Amino acid sequence: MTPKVSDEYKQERKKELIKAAKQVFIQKGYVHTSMQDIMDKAGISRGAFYSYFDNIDHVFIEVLKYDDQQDIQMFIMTEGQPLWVSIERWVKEQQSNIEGIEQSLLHAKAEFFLSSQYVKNKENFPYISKRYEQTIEAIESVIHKGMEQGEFEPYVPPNAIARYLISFINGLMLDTFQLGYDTTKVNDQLNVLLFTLEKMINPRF
Amino acid sequence: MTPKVSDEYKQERKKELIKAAKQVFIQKGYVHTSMQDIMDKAGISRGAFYSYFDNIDHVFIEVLKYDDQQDIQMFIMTEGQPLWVSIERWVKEQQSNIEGIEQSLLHAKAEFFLSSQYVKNKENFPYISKRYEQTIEAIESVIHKGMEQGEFEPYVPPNAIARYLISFINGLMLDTFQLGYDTTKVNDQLNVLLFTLEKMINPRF
DNA sequence: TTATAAACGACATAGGTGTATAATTTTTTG
DNA sequence: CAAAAAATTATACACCTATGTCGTTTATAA
Repeated sequence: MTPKVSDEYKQERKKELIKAAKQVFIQKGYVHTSMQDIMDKAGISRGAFYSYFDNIDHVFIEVLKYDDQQDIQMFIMTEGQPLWVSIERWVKEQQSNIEGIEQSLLHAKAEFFLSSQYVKNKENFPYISKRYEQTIEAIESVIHKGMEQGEFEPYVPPNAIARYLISFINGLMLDTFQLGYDTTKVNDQLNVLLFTLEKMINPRF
Repeated sequence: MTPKVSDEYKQERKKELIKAAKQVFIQKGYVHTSMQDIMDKAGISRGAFYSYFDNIDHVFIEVLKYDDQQDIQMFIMTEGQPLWVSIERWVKEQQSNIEGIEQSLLHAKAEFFLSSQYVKNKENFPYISKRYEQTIEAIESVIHKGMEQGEFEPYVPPNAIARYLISFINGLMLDTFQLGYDTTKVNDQLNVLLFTLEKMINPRF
């Protein structure tokens, strides 16, 4: 009895499906991706696919989780270095993220936040808000650490700085979608960001 | 012969249709609005409606133009006042815009920029990029004016400041959609914005 | 009246969703 | 080593919603 294929196999297959879905979302965005598109990309039938995922939002959340796993280390600070250096490094990282915007999930993510069921039904997607708050906290805690170490003496509340940072980066992404990397002058804008951060955080070198 | 109703009548009717469409876009956003929704709202038949507009993008652009007309005065400066005061006033205006975000086209606009045909076919929508560049120029010229009058002495290029401003406001909107007005702490963030603007522009009081 | 612009509503088409049933593969067991 | 049983996958279907067009009807200006 119980012919059941191994659990690892199922896990593995699901992962493959998620990878395929990610590729499609990167290519076509969230709004214009259908279940069929993903099935075609993954080379799987309707029936099989629906046994793994209930609907496209479900697929997207799974892709999001998978993608988040890849960049946990985002705010890992280099020990021994001034925190300010780490922050500069993080901003530079954002730059390459935005440079490679066409090869990233950023577009699909923005679409998801604006146009999916999530908008009307936030309680059904706890992972999403958790995700945001975690990012804010991560940034905030770096600033706090800097204050404790006497490296920073911010003029504005750390929480506001953190939210400001995220807002700005999000806006920069939006503009880049709208106008392209060059027209947006991402570099210039990120330099402006660093300038303002320095003014707010007031690091002692 | 020629039963034709007057041109004013047609113009007037078109305007009514645009108003109805605007209401629907405000309520349902861009992505989830269908032609049928607008027809229902306007109380007009398919055939008649299609004689005014070719497709939904066409409708949206017309709504956008109509909406833009309403707030041309955005950056009109109060004569005799320091320019810095006008800038502060503009930021406050953004605040009320975002407060009333549920009653505005902002959501639909963001969706349009991310999910409409515009994304793949920017050259077919010249009005959109024109619109953006004009905004940048308007902001930039205020800063230049301030420089000429000796009121400002910016540390970063005016063009970068202008783009930075727009990016940030856009990002703030996005976050507000995602989290709501309170959670986003729009006020705090706009105060941060003013702080950074002051540092960059370096106004002499 | 009557010619004709304007408005209406049915239709053909298309693409997508989720499910129910059939086919296939895998595993267990005699 | 069959061959039955169970899990997995494939296919076909029923249903839905939207688009843009087209033949018809309505209303009006001459």
